[in-house]
This record gives sequence, C-alpha cells and structure tokens, in this order.
Amino acid sequence: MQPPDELRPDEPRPDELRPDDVRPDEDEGVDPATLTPDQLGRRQRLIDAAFELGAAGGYEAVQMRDVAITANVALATIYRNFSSKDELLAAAMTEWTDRLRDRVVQRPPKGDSPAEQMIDVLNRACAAMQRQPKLSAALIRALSSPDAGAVGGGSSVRRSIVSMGEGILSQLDQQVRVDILAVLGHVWYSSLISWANGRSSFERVNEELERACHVLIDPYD
Amino acid sequence: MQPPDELRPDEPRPDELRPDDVRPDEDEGVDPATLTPDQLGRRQRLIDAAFELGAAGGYEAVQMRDVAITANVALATIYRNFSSKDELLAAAMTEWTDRLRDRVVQRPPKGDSPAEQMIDVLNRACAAMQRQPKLSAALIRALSSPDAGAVGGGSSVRRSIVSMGEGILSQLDQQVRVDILAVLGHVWYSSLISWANGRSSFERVNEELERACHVLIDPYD
DNA sequence: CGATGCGGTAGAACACGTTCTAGTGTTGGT
DNA sequence: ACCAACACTAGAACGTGTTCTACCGCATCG
Repeated sequence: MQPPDELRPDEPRPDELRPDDVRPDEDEGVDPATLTPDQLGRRQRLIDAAFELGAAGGYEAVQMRDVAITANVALATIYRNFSSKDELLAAAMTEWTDRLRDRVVQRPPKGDSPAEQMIDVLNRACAAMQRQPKLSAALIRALSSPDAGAVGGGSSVRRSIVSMGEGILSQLDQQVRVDILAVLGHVWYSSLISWANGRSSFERVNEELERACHVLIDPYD
Repeated sequence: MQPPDELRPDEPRPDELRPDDVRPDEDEGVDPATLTPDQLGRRQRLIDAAFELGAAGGYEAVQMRDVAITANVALATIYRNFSSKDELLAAAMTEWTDRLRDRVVQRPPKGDSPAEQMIDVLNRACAAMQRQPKLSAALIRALSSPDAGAVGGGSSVRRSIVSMGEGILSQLDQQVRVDILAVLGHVWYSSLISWANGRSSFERVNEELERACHVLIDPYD
C-alpha cells in the first residue's frame, strides 16, 4: 500500500523527491546512495508495509513479523535497514511529512492576518492527518519514542514546520520569527502527542494551535 | 527509598499532604479512601520502589518483577493497584510534582519582569529535576506514554504549572494569562520529552523555556 | 460453624520487539 | 575455478510487560 491519497503526489513520485541536500543530518545508518536497486526496493517495501499496517490498525498493528511478511522479507532483514520499529516508522513519517509539506506550501494560505494564515496552514496539515488518524497516531508515536533512530524523523518534521511558516511571517523581525516558530513547534508537537496518545480530540489540537498563533503572533503584528 | 532529597519535604510528610479536594478527577481506578491501611501501605511501597529503581537506573530499570521484589509484593498485586508500569510511574510523578510545586511556590521568584519571574520559577523546577535526571526522565517518559492510566498524571502536572504561574502573571488580562500558561505548558512538556528521550540537553530545555517566556510575556507587559 | 467472595501469592504462560544461529546464494578478487 | 565477504532467509531464542492458573487466608453473612 502506498501512503494515503491526500498525501501522495498526484504523479508518480520520482526518487529524487528528497535529494541529499535537504538532509544534512543522518537519520539512519545506511546511506541510500550506496544501496543496490534490490536493497532500495526492499527498503521501500518495508516503509510501504509500515504505511499499510499502520493505516489499518495503528501503532500496535505494525508488528515486525507482519511487516516482514507484508514486505516479503525476513524478519532479520528489517533490522538490517532500520535499527528498530520506531526508526522504521520515523522513516515513514519523514516521507509523509515531506510530501505533506510540499502540498501545503503549494497553495497560498487563506486569512488576513499572519496569525490567521498560520492557523490556516496548520489546520490544513491537521486535516490531512485526520484523514488517516490511525496512521498519523502511529507515526507521531514513533517520533516521540525514546529510540535514538527516531531523532532524524523529528528534526525533519521540525524543518517542515519552519519552512511552512517562514513565508507567512516574513514581515516580522528575524529573531522574533525564529522564536515564534520554535514555540509553535513545541505546541504542535505537544498537542499532537496528546492526541496520538488518546488524551485529546482533534478539535482540541486545532484549538490549542489557534490559541497559540493568536497569543504569539497578534501582539507583534 | 523515599523520593529524592530536594523534593522531599523537610519534615515527615503527613499522608494528608494531598487531600482529596486537589484531585477532582480520578487518575486511577482505585479510590484511595476505600483502601485498608494494608492496601495503602502496599500501594505506597510500590510507588517508593518505583522511585528507588527509577532514580538508580531510569525507565528501563523499573522492571515490574523488580518492583514486586523491592516492594515485597507479588507481581500480580502490582496490577491490582496500577493498570500498567506507566500508570505506576505516573502516580509517582504526581506525588513528586505536588511536592515540587509546593516547594517552588513557597519562595518568591526572583526577577524584575513577569517574564523573568516566570523563568526563575521554571528554572528552579528544572534544577530540581536535574538533580535526579534518571528518575525525572523515567517519570516524564511514563507521562508521555500512550497508556490511558497516565492521563491523570499529566493533568496533575498541568495543574501544577498553572498554579505556579498564576501568581506571577496576575496583572495580565485573565484570558491572556490562561493562553500564555497553556502555551508555556506545551513548551515545557515538549522540551522535557525531548530531553527525557535523550534528544536535547538540560541547557536546551532552559533555553527553550526562556525564549518562550520572553516572546510570550514581554509584549503584554 | 460453614459458605462465599475477595484480595493476596507463586509461578507459568503469553505477546511482541529484538537478537542469535546456521545455512544459502551471489558477487568480486585472485 | 576457488575463496572470502556479504546480504538474505528461516526459525529459534531471549527479555520484559502483562495476563492467566491455581491456590490460600481471612472476613463477612447466613
């Protein structure tokens, strides 16, 4: 299974979608450039299997034995590509986030004030996740895991938020903008974790984000 | 073992430290009032065992079989009191946070502006955690777990932050104050999770909190 | 007193992430 | 052609959270 509709690019996605230059920091041990086509194929099948199982049943449904079966690969082979379940899911998250960001950035945000525009962008991102709630929760959960392998996924997501916000807040002072985006990143992360862990609804996530955008951006605008 | 020095009240702590009225919402299934002294004792021994093992070796050192041995209790008995390891740790977190909040609130915060005072309070809380890093990380990790049982712990922590901040920001508009504290809660939570998962240093946590306090509070001051 | 039920105990059993063992191609150097 | 290295595979094995089974002691009710 491919990643869910709303997030898949309309055309077949070229492998160069995410070239080396956008990932200065390693997120897992293997350098994709040195892999044989066979290995790349296996790796992608594994990520696709994670998407499929996660979309159907959430985090606990992504069981390594099932991933192996779904991807037609031996269990141990997963661990040759990803150091853990969470790193596999984090890799999936990276792939997803990159596409989501591209889609969101593409369209100009609605809204009159910077705060409104920022809210619009975040809402659209939330809406996309809401369409695949189990999958989203699974990926977020992996990102918030203590697993070292998931670090890269987290920083990739952070970069996406910053790149989504920079255009909107371009009129603000450089330092203030950085600070606001950092704080927004925390609110985003924290709210989504609460949601992924079943402690709050999606409306709640949106409310928290709105609140944060207003209280952060309005006084500077 | 009792909770760590810095967080333990100076005098023997009465059991009424945290009476029923401060916990309007249940955090685990058992109503403490209906327990026999025997049961209360076992429950407390379990929490103490979690403190001890967590302080020594962090989250993974809090192994249920060891908790059972340390508390002199059968493995299955733990699960009669707490629905999971994470709920046990969340209960420990609640106990800890309550005492920490009492200590922090007691002393007037240093600093000239509200932002500085808020930073001081948060720094003091951070410093206390830094003195027991493994234990803190273990408790935070439990709070951020998907386990339903940990919900109560989370809301108890949230309440503590709000009560620490309310005095300081009392001159601000009611709604703005609520919003600021909510956002600060997210920053706190998100930063601590990153730290507990080994993704950032303690200095980083402090920096993020400072940044947030300034960018949030200064324009309203 | 006997029955019943509840909470406790010891220990086996189970689930799932992860690691290990052994064996089987396949590839590249000599 | 042969050997070494390496990625893969099937499957067993291991660790730790959680659950299950069987049993026991004790209080409360009739």
